[in-house]
Amino acid sequence: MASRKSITDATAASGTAEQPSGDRRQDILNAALACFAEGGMEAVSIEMVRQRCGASVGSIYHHFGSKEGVIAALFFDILAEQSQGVQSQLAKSKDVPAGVKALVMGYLDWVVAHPDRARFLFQARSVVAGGPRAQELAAHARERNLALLAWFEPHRRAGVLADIPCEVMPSLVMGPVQSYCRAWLAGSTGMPSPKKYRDTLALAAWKAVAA
Amino acid sequence: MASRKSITDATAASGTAEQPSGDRRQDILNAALACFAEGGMEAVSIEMVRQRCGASVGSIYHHFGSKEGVIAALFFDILAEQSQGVQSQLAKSKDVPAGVKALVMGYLDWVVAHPDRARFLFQARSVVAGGPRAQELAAHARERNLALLAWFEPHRRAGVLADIPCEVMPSLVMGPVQSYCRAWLAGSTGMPSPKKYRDTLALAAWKAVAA
Amino acid sequence: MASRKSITDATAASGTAEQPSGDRRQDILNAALACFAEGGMEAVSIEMVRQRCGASVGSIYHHFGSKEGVIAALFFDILAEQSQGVQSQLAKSKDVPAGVKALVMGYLDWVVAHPDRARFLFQARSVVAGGPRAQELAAHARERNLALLAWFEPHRRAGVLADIPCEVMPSLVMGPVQSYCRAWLAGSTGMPSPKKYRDTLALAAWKAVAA
Amino acid sequence: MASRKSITDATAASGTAEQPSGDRRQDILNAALACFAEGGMEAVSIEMVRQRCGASVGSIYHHFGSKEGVIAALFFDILAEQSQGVQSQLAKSKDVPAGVKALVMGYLDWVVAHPDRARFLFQARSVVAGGPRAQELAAHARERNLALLAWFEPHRRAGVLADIPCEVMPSLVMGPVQSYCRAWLAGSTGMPSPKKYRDTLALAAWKAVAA
DNA sequence: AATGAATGAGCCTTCATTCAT
DNA sequence: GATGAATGAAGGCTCATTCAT
Repeated sequence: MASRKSITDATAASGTAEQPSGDRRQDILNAALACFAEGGMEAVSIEMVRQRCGASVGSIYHHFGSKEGVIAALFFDILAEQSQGVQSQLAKSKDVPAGVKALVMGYLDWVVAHPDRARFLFQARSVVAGGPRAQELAAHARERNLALLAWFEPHRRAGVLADIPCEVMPSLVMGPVQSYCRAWLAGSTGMPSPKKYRDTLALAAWKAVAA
Repeated sequence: MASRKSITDATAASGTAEQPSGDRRQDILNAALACFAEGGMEAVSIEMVRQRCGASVGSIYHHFGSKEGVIAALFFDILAEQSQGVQSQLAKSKDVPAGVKALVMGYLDWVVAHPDRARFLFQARSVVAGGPRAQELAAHARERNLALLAWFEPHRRAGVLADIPCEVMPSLVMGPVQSYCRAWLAGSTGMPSPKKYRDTLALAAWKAVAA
Repeated sequence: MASRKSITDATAASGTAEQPSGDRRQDILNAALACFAEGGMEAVSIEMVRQRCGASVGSIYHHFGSKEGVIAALFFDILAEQSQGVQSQLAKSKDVPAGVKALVMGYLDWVVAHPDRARFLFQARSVVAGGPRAQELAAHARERNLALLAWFEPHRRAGVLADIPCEVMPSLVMGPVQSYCRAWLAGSTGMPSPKKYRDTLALAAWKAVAA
Repeated sequence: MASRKSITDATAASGTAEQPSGDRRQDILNAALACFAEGGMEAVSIEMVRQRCGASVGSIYHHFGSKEGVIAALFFDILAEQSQGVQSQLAKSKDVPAGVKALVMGYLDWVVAHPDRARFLFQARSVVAGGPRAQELAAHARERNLALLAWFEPHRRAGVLADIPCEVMPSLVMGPVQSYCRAWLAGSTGMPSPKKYRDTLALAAWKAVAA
């Protein structure tokens, strides 16, 4: 657990091997992400990953047990990284508008900074949800929602928030920004960077849940 | 030529063959949707489809050219069907709140009525976007956005709407409902039907864009 | 038989449909040759031919019975055309050197004028030889050899020719020119046109069989 | 690394499996040649090869990457073997007539000794020439021609040879034998063995290039 | 920990051919 | 004569996974 350092983005996207980092586990994950960035989910095959990181088939299986294991490991690594970032920003916020802003902008900034990982998170979710670590994923999601709701609860009681069922809260706050980011990530062309609409998206989220 | 009638949902999901309808093309598409409903995108293999609809491999290729061709055809059929539904409801709306309501609830109702098709639409989009009919998809999306914006434009000028860049409009209006529906479709368990939050979601969308 | 006019070379090799000539049979053969010219023997599939000439699958089968039927028909058409050309030039020759020259140069000139057909003749031979018209092919070859030997016979008796077994005669006379032409046809690059070596090849053939 | 031993001809042409030799790579190549001998180029399918040598599909792809890879590997193995044989005989020759004799007879003897490989060499060439190892093939051909010309050069300067452009030299010397051998290999019936015309063919080649 | 040969099910696609209209 | 939908065998190839070294 101590290892698992920050994952440098799949920068050298030239499709060729990257130099090993001394940490096989991490090399493999980096290679998997690079493969994904280049050809989508279906390009992440053991063979492709192997070619990229120079590990052997056996080594990959030694570390992750299965192809799905690789994907899940990468998924949870990225998810944790992202969660922590947003969570810490939320914790610093004093009032609701600031909290909503932290959530929306924190997410948005992370997506812009790490488009490959954001894309991966979107696409790998269903794979992980259908695998043996599905419960872990569900638990994480629950925890996250709880944390969010816990943060909001005092403010709702104070009457700052509209009386919104907690199940929809996340969708109201994050829906718009996710929707825009998803579209931006999908379309290689055309749409302006989410950066351009940081304020608009944050404001709208606040208005949607304000009393 | 006036054919391509409404696609009855993949109801008989027993995994066995369905009775042919006389229209091979439609049989194949129905079978493809049924396969998808049963096992997700990756279950849509030519072999699976073939078994379901009783067509021969060659026949499928005769009509659709490739596996991707089948998926794209189904995708556009469903997309058109859904678009028309929402569009017609929007057209009937007199003021902005009603319009937003029509968009959100129209979408929500359709998703609840046709969960399989909604799921398919979500998952097949990236496939189609990466294939030879990508332009067609882009064109459709553009058209749809334009129609939406055209409807809103007079009201914005009237000052009923906040001054929101048109690129984000769709995300603000549809983001929350899509977000919730997507989560509901993904989680086979737990989440309440979107029906329960019709009003909440519609109201929030309206608040997000109101002046 | 009266029809079967001269086959215009697959000139419009742009891969698209050619305008019909009113003679379906000929259209199909032209299309087949064009397909071959573009992608080699294996590109001559019924489907490819169909796309090129605008005929229907059924029509092709109506005229030729099978794929092999198309190839054989084209083969024999071209073979006859070529044979007649050389044969008529041979008939005009008065002495042996002139005869050898007529054979070598006649062949060489035809190859240079119709590279696609020459290539086809080389590659289709084995296909035809393995099909139901194999006997016809063998008969044609025998006839041709006999004609050649018959022309030479008087001169051999006159002592102008070396005493060469008749089975090798054709190889001695035509081997070098065929060898060079075959290599030239195969290599899209590099080798000079056979035209450049007309005299050299004719002379060598004469020397090889001269007394 | 010193492996890749001589390839024993596809003798046990009974169409059933042969006993493995411990060298998978070689087993596969042997099986491929046997398939070819039995049914021509189109009988060399992965499935056929697999049945013959007992390897799995995956194993074949592991070693050769593609069907074409198998063919190319076999082609180059045989080509090298044949080249070396003829080359070594040429090296031993003292004067031009002997050299020409070595070339013609060396080739002829090899063909008679290994008809399957000779046939394969003829038929596989175009396949290899159209594949990713085309350059390698061209390089090999160039090298071979250069070696031949290098051997002849001193004699030409000495005036023993006619003044023949070097590009046609190979065709003049080898054309007749190749022509006869090709016909012999093609016709399952009728033609006498090339052995019968060893001297005739060698002599003719010499006469064709003599001063 | 690592290696890489081997496995074999399964996938997409092509193709020659038939036949009812 | 012509059409094109339908057929189904066959082919090349990918891929996750195992295992002896």
